[in-house]
Amino acid sequence: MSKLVLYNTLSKKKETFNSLVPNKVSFYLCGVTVYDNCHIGHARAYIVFDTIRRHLMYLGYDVSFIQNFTDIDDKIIKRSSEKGVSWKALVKTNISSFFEDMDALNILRASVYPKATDHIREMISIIKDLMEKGIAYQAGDDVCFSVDAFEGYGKLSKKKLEDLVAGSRVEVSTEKKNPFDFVLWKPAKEGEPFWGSPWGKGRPGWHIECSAMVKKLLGHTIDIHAGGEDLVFPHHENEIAQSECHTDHPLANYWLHNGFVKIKDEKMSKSKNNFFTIKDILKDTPGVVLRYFLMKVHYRLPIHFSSDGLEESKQAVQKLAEAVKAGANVDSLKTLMPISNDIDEELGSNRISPQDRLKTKFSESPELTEFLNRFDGALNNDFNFSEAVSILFDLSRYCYKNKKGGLLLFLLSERLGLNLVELESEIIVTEELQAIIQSRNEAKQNRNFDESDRLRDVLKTTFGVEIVDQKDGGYLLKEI
RNA sequence: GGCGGCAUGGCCAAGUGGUAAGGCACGGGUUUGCAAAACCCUGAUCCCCAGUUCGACUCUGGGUGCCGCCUCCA
Repeated sequence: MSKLVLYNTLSKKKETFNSLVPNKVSFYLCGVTVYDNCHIGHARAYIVFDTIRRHLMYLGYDVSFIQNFTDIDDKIIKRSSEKGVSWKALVKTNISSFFEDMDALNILRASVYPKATDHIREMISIIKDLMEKGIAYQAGDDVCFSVDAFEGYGKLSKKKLEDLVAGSRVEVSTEKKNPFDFVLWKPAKEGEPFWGSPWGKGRPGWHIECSAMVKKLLGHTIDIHAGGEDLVFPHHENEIAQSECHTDHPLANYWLHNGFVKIKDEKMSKSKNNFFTIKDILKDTPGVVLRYFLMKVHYRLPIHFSSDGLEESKQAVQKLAEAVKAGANVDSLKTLMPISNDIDEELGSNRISPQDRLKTKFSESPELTEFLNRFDGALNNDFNFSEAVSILFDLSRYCYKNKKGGLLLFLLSERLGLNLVELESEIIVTEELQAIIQSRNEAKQNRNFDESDRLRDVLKTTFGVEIVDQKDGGYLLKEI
């Protein structure tokens, strides 16, 4: 069996994955600042890392998967005053919106969703330590981190401080020793939320929260730290600086970053105001289709968002869903436990990974085992989702030809978080609808095909329902 | 200015030092009363130039174009 290999931003190379503790993975994903609804750029990041997490679980790792909420910052304060609601209320609303979106995209719940404001004490303690070490200092009213004090500064983003200064867009602050020094603690202005600290009433800077939560929840060094590629600099760079000065240990062994969603060749972002929220898209696109669209491209490369692309994805997902039906009894699939949830609770050497279970399940069939191995190989190679998806289509061809393999197709899709059964829409058959269907059937039986075609058209145009005749004389209804 | 990524058939998109997965769309055919689905067939020599090599789309150098980070940002 091939080993898991992944691209590490830190080394800029693909590396074989080895966890710190056998069979366990500590995984920290930078989450959202909850001042607004999530957009599809967030969706991509969380889908990508959800799929990666599912693969780790599949390989048999017990994954501690942490995703934080940044629930206090300037944008939250600004937005809440604009809306005339308390910052706490704003945060609460956006967090529940976040979970709605995650559910719609079939993203598994993280092990823990820590909030920044629940870790102020831990942040203060780290800042104090950095002050005592002479790495942090008081710059006017702010407490700042001195980037010159950390030798490794720039090692993640491959930036040199000298180069940064040359083309700097950073505002020059007279108080800072170096323009790239960043704020650890800032004072609250009149009317702003605040927490007490040795440096007065205020709130933490952005970066320090992750350092504090990683240390508290996962320890000084973790296996994987992940986020969007825009977080590489300065966020992750600054996290490394703080944490490593504080603990004297590497923050994370593997750094994973996903590429952007772009619109018309531009990065989609709040500041450019060229974004779509997840809810915008979900209004007329099933979650599984959006998920497919956002993960069919290699996770480190940009994706160009377009409605054509979404339509293409819809067709593709439908094709897979049809193939599952051709190769298996769909009703039996609905009751199946997702393989990624099927983790052995027993620890120790006797544990059986989902991978081993799946292999055993299909060991009778060399052909299906081959599909499974190819699929595993694709994911083990730096999570090559595109290749994995192409194997799904190869398998769907097999399903049609052999009238089997639907179960495997379903399970492999599920490993990518694509719930194909989800597409089945429940069409409510009203009496009126039923009457037309019946008339059409009668017309058909009387070989009055002009009439039956006319009724098919009525179903289509006035009910939005496509009727598909079956070999056995029955029919299926499809929503258009 | 510094650092980095990308450039593959109409569109989207994998990939390997030995002559290019998959998806969508198009065309032809099989099947079907019709339709849908499925199945079969058809289509690219991989941005340009030079080099290394028996052989490069895949390696090296140069160029062109697009994008990202260097400010909040998934």
